[in-house]
Amino acid sequence: MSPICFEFFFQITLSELKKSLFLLDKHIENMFSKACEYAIRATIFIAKESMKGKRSNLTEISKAITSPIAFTAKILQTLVKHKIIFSIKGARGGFEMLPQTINTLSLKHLVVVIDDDYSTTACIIGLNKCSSENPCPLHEQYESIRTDLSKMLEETKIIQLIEKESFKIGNHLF
Amino acid sequence: MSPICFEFFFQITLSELKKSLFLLDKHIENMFSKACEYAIRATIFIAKESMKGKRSNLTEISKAITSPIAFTAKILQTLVKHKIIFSIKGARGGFEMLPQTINTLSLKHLVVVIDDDYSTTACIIGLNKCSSENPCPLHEQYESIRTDLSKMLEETKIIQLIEKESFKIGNHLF
DNA sequence: AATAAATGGGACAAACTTGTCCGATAAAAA
DNA sequence: TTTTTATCGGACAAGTTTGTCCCATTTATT
Repeated sequence: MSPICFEFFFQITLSELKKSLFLLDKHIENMFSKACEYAIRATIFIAKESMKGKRSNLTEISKAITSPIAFTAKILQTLVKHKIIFSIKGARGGFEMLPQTINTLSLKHLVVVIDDDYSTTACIIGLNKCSSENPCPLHEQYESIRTDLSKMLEETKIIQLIEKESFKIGNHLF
Repeated sequence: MSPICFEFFFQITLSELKKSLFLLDKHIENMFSKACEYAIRATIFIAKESMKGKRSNLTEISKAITSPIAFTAKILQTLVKHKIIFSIKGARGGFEMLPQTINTLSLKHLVVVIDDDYSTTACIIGLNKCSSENPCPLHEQYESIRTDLSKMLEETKIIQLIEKESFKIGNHLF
């Protein structure tokens, strides 16, 4: 990001300015990485359009899901590589998803593809010797939450996510 | 990290080497940042020692909880600033925790202090217009998990974590 | 055939998190 | 009083994630 300059007096980056004005989101609970968030949002969008027989292009997708376009392009490339979606190059090209994939793809699979791995058994405080035989002090409290989360990610398929009423961002539906 | 050199033939960083040898942990579900993990582990350790009337110093702490010593020092400084622990400088110095704090401090409080903020209401796929009135496609599936997690973090006090049997790392107890 | 509209892919840059280093400061012990 | 053992705090370095840019490639349209 280019520095904002005020005539030799001082020079700060945009993010430093935002931070000092309390305009930056601080750290919040991140269940997923940004890349995963965008991947899930994009997949839902593409799946919906595909069900309507429409092909989606990068510009449409990134506008609909409010994500940075070039970064989204990278993520879509990964999804193509893993055959979660497929792409058509050239004019009138774009991305589509097969009904078969929409019906069977789990959230967990999607996340694993983007983040390389996704353990739902890791210790909440990062102890690698932690297990049910040698539980960390937080093990018991976290166990059922972890199980629920893992189950949810494995059992939720894309089809379930697109059957709902459309989510509204401003005027348009997503 | 200093590059590993093999006599002019090639030069890579340690992490690149590890990555190519599949020795690096890939992305796993991170409920907390590393800083938070260390903070929680350190707090549990200091609390336990304090209950035994013992003062803990930085070296002991970082060995016990297997964390990088200088980074841990920074984290402890933050905890001191927020009066979660207190420090004594100089020889025989170290860190201690008041019984009052041990009995009342919640995990949530600890996490908020380290990470500045910790929302347990954020949308799982990062949509800021997401709410129960305008739920995102994943809202329903995630709601109960989020609630359980939030409740757990708020209700769990340090005292509960140190009442359990000690967690074993290798030979010694933590 | 030329042009326009797309995706593909590599290099690079910015921002954030994680981690190190070193000197200042404080207090106990010698 | 000097030395030793600690924390404190600032600067900086490394690593990861997030994001941008640019050009090559592919395909439809004119």
